[in-house]
Amino acid sequence: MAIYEVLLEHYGPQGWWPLSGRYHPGDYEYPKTWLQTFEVIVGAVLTQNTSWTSAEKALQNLMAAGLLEPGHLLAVNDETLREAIRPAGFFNQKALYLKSITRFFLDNGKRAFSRSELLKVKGVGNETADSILLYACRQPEFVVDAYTKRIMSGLGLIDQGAGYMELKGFFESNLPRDVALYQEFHALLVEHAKRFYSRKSKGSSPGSVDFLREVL
DNA sequence: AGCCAGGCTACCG
DNA sequence: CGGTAGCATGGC
Repeated sequence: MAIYEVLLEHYGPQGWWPLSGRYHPGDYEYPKTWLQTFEVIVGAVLTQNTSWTSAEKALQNLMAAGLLEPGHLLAVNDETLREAIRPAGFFNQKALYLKSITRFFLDNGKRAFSRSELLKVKGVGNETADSILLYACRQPEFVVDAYTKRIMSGLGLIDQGAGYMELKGFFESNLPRDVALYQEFHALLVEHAKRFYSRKSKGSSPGSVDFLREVL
């Protein structure tokens, strides 16, 4: 919680997950419609190992083509889908992944589905599953990504060889089980990592000491 | 000119 | 069952 409070103090609410290119800081009521839920899911796949700006271009293409609707995305031919999402990279894989998660969403999107069910969907691994559950379904699942691991091992709070579930468990066992908190914390970790743990400054250059270090 | 980005799958030993 | 090559475009 100390880490969370310091990050929130420095950066303020991040407004994740962005919808239609817009963040909504301090408002944890999204998604508000079935289509917005679907947009989060599509974005979660598109941003796999890809910057959000690239994923967003793909999202814009999909929106312009009327494909941010499950039935339409599922019905469109693969070549059209591939071209729309090209800016997000790995477009051959992601086109298949999008169709598989969309089929799942059409079949199960009206009920509450579980983490283990999501993990059976082609193209959905640990982080994508948790992103979908936390930001699309508002279930309290802490999201871990490469940034999270870099920060936590950099601060010496977790072993470098720690796996996904170990990191996830570390957060969930030390925080109140709260959706808004999980959403904000993950977004703040990403923002912080972009500034202190990117290739420009790996957290060890003289002028860029991670201020979290001072707090702990 | 490389390295990296809000990972995942399939295959290797 | 842990480790890793392959997937691909765009930004810096």
